[in-house]
Amino acid sequence: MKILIIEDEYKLLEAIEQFLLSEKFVVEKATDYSTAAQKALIYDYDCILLDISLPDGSGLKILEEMKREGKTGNVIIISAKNSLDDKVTGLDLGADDYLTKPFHLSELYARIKAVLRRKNLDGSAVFTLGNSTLSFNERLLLVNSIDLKLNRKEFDMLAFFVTNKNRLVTKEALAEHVWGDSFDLADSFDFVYSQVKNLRKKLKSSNSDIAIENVYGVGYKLTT
Amino acid sequence: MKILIIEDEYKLLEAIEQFLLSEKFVVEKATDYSTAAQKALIYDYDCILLDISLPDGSGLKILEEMKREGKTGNVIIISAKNSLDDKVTGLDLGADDYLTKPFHLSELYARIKAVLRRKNLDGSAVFTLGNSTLSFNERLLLVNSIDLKLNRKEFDMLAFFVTNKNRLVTKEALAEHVWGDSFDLADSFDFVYSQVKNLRKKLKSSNSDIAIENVYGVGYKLTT
DNA sequence: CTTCAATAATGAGAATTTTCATTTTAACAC
DNA sequence: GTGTTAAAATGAAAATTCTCATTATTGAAG
Repeated sequence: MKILIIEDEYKLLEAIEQFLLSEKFVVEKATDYSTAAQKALIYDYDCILLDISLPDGSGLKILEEMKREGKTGNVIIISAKNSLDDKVTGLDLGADDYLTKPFHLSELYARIKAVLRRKNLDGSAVFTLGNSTLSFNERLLLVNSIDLKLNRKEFDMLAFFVTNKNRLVTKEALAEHVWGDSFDLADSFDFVYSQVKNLRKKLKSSNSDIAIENVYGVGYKLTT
Repeated sequence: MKILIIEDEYKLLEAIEQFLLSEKFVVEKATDYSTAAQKALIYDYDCILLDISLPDGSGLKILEEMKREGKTGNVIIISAKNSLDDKVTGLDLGADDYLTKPFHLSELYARIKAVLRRKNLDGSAVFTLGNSTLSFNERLLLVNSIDLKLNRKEFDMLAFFVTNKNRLVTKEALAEHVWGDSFDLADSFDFVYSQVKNLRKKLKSSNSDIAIENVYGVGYKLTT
């Protein structure tokens, strides 16, 4: 699940990011109009948190552009209590939900879940592609009903690819997510290459329909 | 850093817990008076978040008892906006800070940091005990200035013991923290025993002043 | 179509981590 | 004290993970 946060208030941005990361979302941030517009319009997110009460009012502009491109339905507006009542305007422009500052992160979480549920991206602890099924709860990959016996890192990587299917997964994001604290940006990515190799070997030798493509210079992608 | 949250509102409790866990605190929770009073009075926490506006008003009672026992100075009061103004009462009873609902978690974070700073427990990325120094940033343990070359799991475990020094660390908490997602409560703890053994071997053979004691039936403890 | 440099894949060996069978220790009842 | 049971420690083997040297591939430039 990938979420874009558009928010200029640094501390709030950080708080939301921390929280969403702890909930295992993939998070991108934008603090200014041009970055935000670019990301929101070019890339696909499962959910976009948009602060429309940016100093220069550009939040609404982004929403307008998104509506023009038909890219709405997964936007949750964040608005300061003391701003004028853009609630109607916002929802009119295709926003999915509306949240007034300040709010509890649990509140935000519930709204995000609702958006994802509407997109049918929620909850399912199982992912299936052709002959292959990944069960997150059992930490199992079945290909033609046979347990591939992925080991820890292989499973963690595949799970990350699956939750980001059809999306570019950078090597950094992968390492960060699977190796966590002990991953050092100064390191080479040899350990990633090595694990990707092993995972692919298992996928291939079992004729799984899952395949992990390389994106030169950046990372990997799992296409459905 | 160990934090106790006393809060009866489930969603808020969850949100705070998630956030603090993501910040690598060790979290305990209490939702009712007796649990809360017991924990707050018996155990030591670096910081206690106390919702005094509990339905039966028992929050203030806990604070009173804590003052009587001299266990204050690390309590942050959380209070609903619409509750009567217990701010004065609360601070009078020895609370360290006061936060009005709703608040941003970043706000809470800042207050917690302030409490820890006052207790001089903050920030230090280094821990020293006798001849042994653990650097969290470098992921290094130096004994008499010699790098013990702990490997990943050994370091993660020791770091967890150190941030919980003089406190009981249950096997479950240890496994949860060091092995994370891939740890299954149904598993035996053989892997923990094995890693503890290796860590101890390195500590002992280097004559480190750090030692990890076993607490029969429960877990381990690092005593300073 | 070459050449070049950077990125990625690969195989093999090294190191780490986990598992397992066995031994030791701790708590408790007698 | 002895006996009993569960928990923990231990050593060695098995499995996983990481490192490293080598080879292959990619994209860009000439």
